[in-house]
Amino acid sequence: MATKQITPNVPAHCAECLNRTKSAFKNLDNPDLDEVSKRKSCVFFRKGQVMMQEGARPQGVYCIYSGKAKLFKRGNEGKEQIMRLITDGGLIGYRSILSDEPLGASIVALEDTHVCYIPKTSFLEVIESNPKFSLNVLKISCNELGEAGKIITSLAQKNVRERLAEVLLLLGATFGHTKEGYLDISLTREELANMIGTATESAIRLLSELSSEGLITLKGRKIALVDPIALKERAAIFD
Amino acid sequence: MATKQITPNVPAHCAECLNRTKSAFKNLDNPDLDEVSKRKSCVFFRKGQVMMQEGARPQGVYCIYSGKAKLFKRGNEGKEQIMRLITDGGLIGYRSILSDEPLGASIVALEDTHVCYIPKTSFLEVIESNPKFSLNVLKISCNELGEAGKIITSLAQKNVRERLAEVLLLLGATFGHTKEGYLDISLTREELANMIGTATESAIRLLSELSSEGLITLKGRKIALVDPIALKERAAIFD
DNA sequence: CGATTAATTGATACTTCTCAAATCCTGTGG
DNA sequence: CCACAGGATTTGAGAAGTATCAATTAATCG
Repeated sequence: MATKQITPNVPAHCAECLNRTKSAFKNLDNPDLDEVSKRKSCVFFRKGQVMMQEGARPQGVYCIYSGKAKLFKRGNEGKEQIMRLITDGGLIGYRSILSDEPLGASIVALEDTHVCYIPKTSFLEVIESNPKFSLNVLKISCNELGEAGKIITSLAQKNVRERLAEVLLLLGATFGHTKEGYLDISLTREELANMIGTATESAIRLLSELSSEGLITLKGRKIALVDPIALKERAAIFD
Repeated sequence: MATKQITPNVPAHCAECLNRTKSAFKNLDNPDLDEVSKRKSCVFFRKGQVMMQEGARPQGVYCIYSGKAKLFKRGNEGKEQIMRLITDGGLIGYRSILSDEPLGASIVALEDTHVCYIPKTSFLEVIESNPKFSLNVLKISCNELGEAGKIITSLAQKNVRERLAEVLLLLGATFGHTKEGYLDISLTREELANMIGTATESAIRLLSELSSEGLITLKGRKIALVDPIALKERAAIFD
């Protein structure tokens, strides 16, 4: 591998950002967008780097321009529980700033990731002055709360097999598929296990099972969902 | 039992409400409080009554004046997963209204409960016009999100014994204790099981275990936390 | 290439669930 | 007040589901 391209092609002004429509900054007007654009700065995280550390006090929020990250808490033995994965347009660190509490989770880049950093003061300023932005953030928070509720019910009531099928479908819906049909996200078996709350070995065994039944195809870390319908049944999703 | 006292002594104006300081309406000024007070109405729910139904579209929010309720989702076999318990000052239904989605959970009164009903229109009006209120609700949502994260990690990584001890401590912190030292909340064994994500029989067995070890005392549905320190160890809480 | 780290598989132990049966409790109607 | 129906609680036994530990193979990175 020669030198890596790390130049961020992040637009200088939020108005030109293609991700804006799916971010907290959608449907904002220009005075406020100017304010944010003026104060924001670009930050780059290489794969594996810690973007925010559980227990720390963030001095601002990140809005993901491109890349992928995992958000996780550490349990008692240091085992990480992945709460959710974040990608383009995702907002990070706002909960800690708004609650004025230390971060409840760490965020680590899963691949090279470009973000916009918006300092706490600007973020709060816009939140307090612009009801539209405030409502956007409120809706994001409410959405995450809804997702959290689903995860709780799944962890409490489904078995590991069902949760695995469920998370595979979720990955497909969130990250889509490559031309070759693989999920467009690369996770270690351990990370997969840490999403569904099981031991790495259990996740591996159940993946093999799904594979040998023809519901998925495995090629190293690449996973293809061959039979989503059957997977949905496996996940005990009825809707 | 003779006739029951169901008269609500809910104040007509929010400014006089003793719960206001711990509700979404704290630190609000009078024009907005007037607006809410003018439009709100009192509603009474008897123990066991459904206050909001999962899947429905609430026409307003409830702010609990007095009483207790459980908020739960139903899993696949109809088994209820209790996400959280709600008491004085708690706000209900706002997530659905803000996300413009059907309710993700049902809410049922655990005891006779008085609430204030605030119609959707008034709620949204104040949200959109008063940044302070909007921020209050945002903070509530962020708090719930933080709690949800803890629950997820607990469900994913702790065993049933630890989760039981944990929830008992949580009940103590949330509802306090009666003069006799019992938790000031009455739950069936099944409800307890539905909070920690286990079978009723398992919850019962582990309660007996804690009891015979002297960490708690059981008297019907009444539970006293005799040795909170030891319970905390059992819950694998280290802080 | 060598050294780590990740992935896999097997064997075993432990936790938790499920089903069944017995007992206890509670509210109701006579 | 009593008897009773229905639900809640409890306990036991056996079955499933998962975790843990160990050993091996594969993949990855400098």
